[in-house]
Amino acid sequence: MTADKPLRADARRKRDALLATAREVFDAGDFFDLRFDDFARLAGVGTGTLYRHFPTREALAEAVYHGEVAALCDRARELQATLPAAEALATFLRGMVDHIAAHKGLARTLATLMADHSGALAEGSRALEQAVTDLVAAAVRDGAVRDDVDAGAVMMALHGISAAHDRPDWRAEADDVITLVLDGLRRPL
Amino acid sequence: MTADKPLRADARRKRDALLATAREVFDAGDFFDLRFDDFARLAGVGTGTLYRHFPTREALAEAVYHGEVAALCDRARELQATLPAAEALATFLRGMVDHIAAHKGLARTLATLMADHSGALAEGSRALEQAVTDLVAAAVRDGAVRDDVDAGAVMMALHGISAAHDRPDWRAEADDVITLVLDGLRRPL
DNA sequence: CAAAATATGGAGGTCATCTCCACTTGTCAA
DNA sequence: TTGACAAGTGGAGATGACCTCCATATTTTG
Repeated sequence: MTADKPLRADARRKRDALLATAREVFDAGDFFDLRFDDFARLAGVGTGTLYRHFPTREALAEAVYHGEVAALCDRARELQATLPAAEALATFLRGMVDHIAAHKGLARTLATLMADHSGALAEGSRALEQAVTDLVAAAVRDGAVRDDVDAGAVMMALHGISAAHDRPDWRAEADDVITLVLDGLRRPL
Repeated sequence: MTADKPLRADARRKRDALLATAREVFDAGDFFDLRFDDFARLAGVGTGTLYRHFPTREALAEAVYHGEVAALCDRARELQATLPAAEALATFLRGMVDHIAAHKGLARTLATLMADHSGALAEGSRALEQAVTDLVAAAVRDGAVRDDVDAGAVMMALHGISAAHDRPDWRAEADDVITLVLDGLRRPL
């Protein structure tokens, strides 16, 4: 699938420049106010080069998203190794909210692109979903969490949190959603 | 706010044609594959007329969304009048999922537009949010639901459900989210 | 019925997107 | 090192979607 061909030195440099700039612009939330051509120039790259590396805005977002997801997955594994399952899950979900809060612009940009062209990012989040699924499964094994609800539901709730980025009282509501999910996950009675 | 000026007869006719066509196209999910000009022609209307009535795609979506929201709010009021609060809330949320399931294309289109230009539809959903808030408040008064969680969290969860429209196992997961929310809403212990 | 007000439609200007290719840069074998 | 081939670059310009503008048509009013 990912038949990584060895990239030439300058190509790699340009590519990295593009990704770094993308990260900044995403985070600042300016991505959609920017002509794609201008974005290229901003990264110090010609239009053609931009298009060679990332044929669409979505492709660019996907690449940035990959880094995000990888970091989150590492964190999930780390938590799972060091905490009781239920606590690991709770900590991870709370941490997700922190993470999104700290990168609102990025979350906003990714959510927008995901909505448009959802297939593209869906593949990228497969890994994240796996991590959540593992956390939930471990908690189920511990008996701390009901087994009649799919981990996909948790993904959906997270999706809602990051998609609703512009609600005035976002932070408090996001925390509440996590509370509801965690309390709801405890087996009834 | 809505200083409705009396619309001329033919104007109203064209406007209705546009809305009807929009509804169809939204529901079919073809909205973004269509040039806006072509959409006008599809509705039997000139480009200029389309732009007069709906200056942007979002404006059009908002108008369609209004109808949706109105219907849902009516339903909420009806449930609230005829069922115990907790049951009304549960029935409404389950009904929401049914409704979205029955109009996937519409939900998808609205979610995409909402992500892009969220302010536009946020105003439209104010009414829906009020309805949900009322349902939750009534259930709180009954003592059936905890009072330390904002109704906004429920909106967020709903948002997640409709934003995650393309998950392969959407229906089951959406039901699970509702289950988690409802169980989570019961006061802890 | 005439005139004033209101609305229509589509030709054409404007501007972001993306392609294409003459040129530059990197790699590698001798 | 050097030359020659491969890999990559950049930006001018074609393309096509979006939206404006206004001469014309329809409705309403006096």
